[in-house]
Amino acid sequence: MKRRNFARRPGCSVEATLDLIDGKWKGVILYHLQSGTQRFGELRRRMPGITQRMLTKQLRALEEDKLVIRKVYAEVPPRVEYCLSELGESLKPVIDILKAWGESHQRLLPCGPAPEVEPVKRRKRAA
Amino acid sequence: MKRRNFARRPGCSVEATLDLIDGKWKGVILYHLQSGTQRFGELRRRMPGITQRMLTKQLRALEEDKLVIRKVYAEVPPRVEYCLSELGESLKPVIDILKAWGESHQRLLPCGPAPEVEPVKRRKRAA
DNA sequence: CAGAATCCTATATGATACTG
DNA sequence: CAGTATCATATAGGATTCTG
Repeated sequence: MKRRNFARRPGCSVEATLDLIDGKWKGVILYHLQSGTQRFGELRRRMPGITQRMLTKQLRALEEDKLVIRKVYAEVPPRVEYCLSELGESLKPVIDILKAWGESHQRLLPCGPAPEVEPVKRRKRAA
Repeated sequence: MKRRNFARRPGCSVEATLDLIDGKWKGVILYHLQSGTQRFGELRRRMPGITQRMLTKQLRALEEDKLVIRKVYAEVPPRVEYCLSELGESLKPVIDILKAWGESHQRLLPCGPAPEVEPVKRRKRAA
């Protein structure tokens, strides 16, 4: 979901907030960052299923939205740490309630055991 | 965002809940339905910007997720009413907090005054 | 380690026209 | 009125490979 302009109407605020945390990963990233500052690799390990590319992309988006702060250390090997900004922290109640609702309705949700999906067949370009 | 299988991990609940209300419109629709049962046209008028097609699609998705109930009256002209299910009502605190957060951070959000976007130029197929 | 680059597919979202 | 049907585009999301 790309950045949108929100008109001043009722419901706008809902849309605006949702815009910050939607997509498949942003909410989950924010949730994990509530445990404190974490390195790229740590975050990644906590989110099996996400690809490196998506984690990078989403983190950059969150950074641009001022929800997350990215700190790069000039070391070898590289170290990059992510943490919530103050604005990001302010979303805690929101994330918490998303989590709470999800938990209390888990039986009703498709939170199945198996991500049993066939890997997408990619057509190999003619070599 | 298509229906996903959620693995049983922390953060799963966040993802699962988000999955029900994400996209550009679902949260807003749920918000508007909190005012009570509404006809298709009413909803549409409350959401300038949404197309008929999207409103239909999102409503059907919400219906499938058991958040919204659709009632069709056998009348002419047709009358279709939408209202929140019990499960949908249970999302009220979630929607409310999304709205509240959005409002209290409105200054920081791109909630600009003008949806000043050029209509997409469509290439007319050769007549 | 933390990514960037490249390629690819599937969905979301829209505009527009048509209809029971 | 409350949709369908069609067509078009943009973005989300992912697989894989390469690199400072």
